[in-house]
Amino acid sequence: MRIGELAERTGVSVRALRYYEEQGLLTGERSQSGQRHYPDEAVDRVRLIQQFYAAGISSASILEMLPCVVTGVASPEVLATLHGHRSSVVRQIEELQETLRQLDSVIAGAARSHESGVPCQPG
Amino acid sequence: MRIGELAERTGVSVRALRYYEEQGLLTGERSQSGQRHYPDEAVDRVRLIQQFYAAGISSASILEMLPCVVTGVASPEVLATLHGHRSSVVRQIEELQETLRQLDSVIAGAARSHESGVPCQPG
DNA sequence: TAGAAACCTGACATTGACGTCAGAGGTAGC
DNA sequence: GCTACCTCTGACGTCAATGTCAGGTTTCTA
Repeated sequence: MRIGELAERTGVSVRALRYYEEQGLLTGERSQSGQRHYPDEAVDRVRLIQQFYAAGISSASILEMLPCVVTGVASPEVLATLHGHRSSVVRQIEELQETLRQLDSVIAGAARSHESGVPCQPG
Repeated sequence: MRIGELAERTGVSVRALRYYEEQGLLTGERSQSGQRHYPDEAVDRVRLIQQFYAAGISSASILEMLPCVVTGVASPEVLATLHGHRSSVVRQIEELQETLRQLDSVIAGAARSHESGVPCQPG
């Protein structure tokens, strides 16, 4: 498929896909005229990249990890990187769970204030 | 306490604290000479701000929510904002958990490749 | 009462993942 | 072959949370 279709199927912009290529994260075949052509697996690749980005992992780190994701083998350095990101993800989950508790407590309090008819943000 | 101590106690830079004030998130008393002085509770406030930032919530949204966090009461609009961020946090947690599974599977694969003596990233 | 250390304002710099635009060429339906 | 749409490269713009620097004032310590 061409870049527009890949963009549509992944929900990622064309610009972003070109950026991924620029970062070495997504390599596509080129037609004689220079247009990019991707296999179906590119969809999963793009989703994986997005997932890593969402975890706060940089392009450089993703680039380091990608071959291992594909081949299943990793050097000690890459393994250390993987473990580092794992810890980071675990920490982020814990922090977000704490944030969730905070939000829930605020929401509960606000709900109570509504039950008791207390107004808010006057003016 | 003055801004330097608050920075030290929260692990946040002085520059960041001034930025929070600029955004209306952190209001401190001023001494006659213009220096900021904060009460002890400012530490919690800063930690809360950081927690919200870590959840991808913008300064503007935090500013909208803060009075409700403090007073416990919220307008319908703010309540909607709170629910919106709650959903977002839940989604982020789910995504991170999926990312964690991915990382674990890659790590497991890499570990297996090491057991079997397969090299990686030659050169 | 020095001098160091902390603080002030203001302003420009940075970073990363894109958005957006210009100008040119490719592709597909009729 | 026309036309509409897609794609290309290259380059500058954006946004948000800071970093950093300059030039000046305040506070602490010896």
